[in-house]
Amino acid sequence: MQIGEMAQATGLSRDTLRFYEKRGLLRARRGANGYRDYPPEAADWLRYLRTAQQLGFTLAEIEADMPLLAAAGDPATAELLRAALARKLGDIDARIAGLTQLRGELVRRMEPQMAACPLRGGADGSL
Amino acid sequence: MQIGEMAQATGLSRDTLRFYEKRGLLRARRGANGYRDYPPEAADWLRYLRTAQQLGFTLAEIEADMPLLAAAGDPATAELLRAALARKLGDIDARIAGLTQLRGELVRRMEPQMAACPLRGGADGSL
DNA sequence: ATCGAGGCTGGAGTACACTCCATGGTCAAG
DNA sequence: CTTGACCATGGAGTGTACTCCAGCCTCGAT
Repeated sequence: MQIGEMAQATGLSRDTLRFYEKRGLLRARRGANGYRDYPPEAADWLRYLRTAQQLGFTLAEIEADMPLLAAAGDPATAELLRAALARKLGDIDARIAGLTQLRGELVRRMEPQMAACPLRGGADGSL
Repeated sequence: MQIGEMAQATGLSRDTLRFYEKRGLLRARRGANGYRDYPPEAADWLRYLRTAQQLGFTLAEIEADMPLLAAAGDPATAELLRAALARKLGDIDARIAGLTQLRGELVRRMEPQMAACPLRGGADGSL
């Protein structure tokens, strides 16, 4: 699978794919002509990457977990992987909890007693 | 409350507060000497802002909801506010759903049958 | 043989969200 | 009335994550 197809398949730009490779987030075999050749699983990885990223994880955070994810199946690193995923789950749960709290805060502000809204500034309407 | 105290109270830097003001995310009265003077509610607003931001909302997104949040209590805009908050809740719920899905995906990968992990590349270990 | 679509590289540019700095004004304490 | 902590401004610099571009190569079709 070469870069244009992969871009098509994932909705990312060719430049983004090359950028991810430069960053070390993505690897590709090269053909004799120097063209990148992606294995089909790379699309799954890219989808995972984008999901995580859209949910607020930075490329650096995603990259940190990558070697472990890539080593899946190797019994020697199974425990490390387990621990890393546990950490990631902790992150995700914390994020969900934060969002839930933010949600609650907004719901409270939607209630009729808005006069008590702490965002309301002085009489001048200033924040 | 002047800028240093507010920085202290919120854990933000003076520069960040000035930056938010320049961006229109924060307003402050000015004393005769030109010094900023924040009402105590500004700290609540800033905490809200940081929470939303840490959870993945951009300053632009936060800014978009601000006039409505600031107008709370005004019956004329109550419906608009309600609608805006409903949209924001939708965003938050979508984000929570996304995180929940990501969580599920990671949990699946933690299970013993890691050989099926789609992140695992070819025999060369490439992604 | 040549044409266009698509590939390659390196490097510059952009948007966002700060962060730092130079220069200068304000104020309370000694 | 000077000193030091704090405030002001404008502008430059940083890190992240792209995005665009120039210049060149490769491939399949005509």
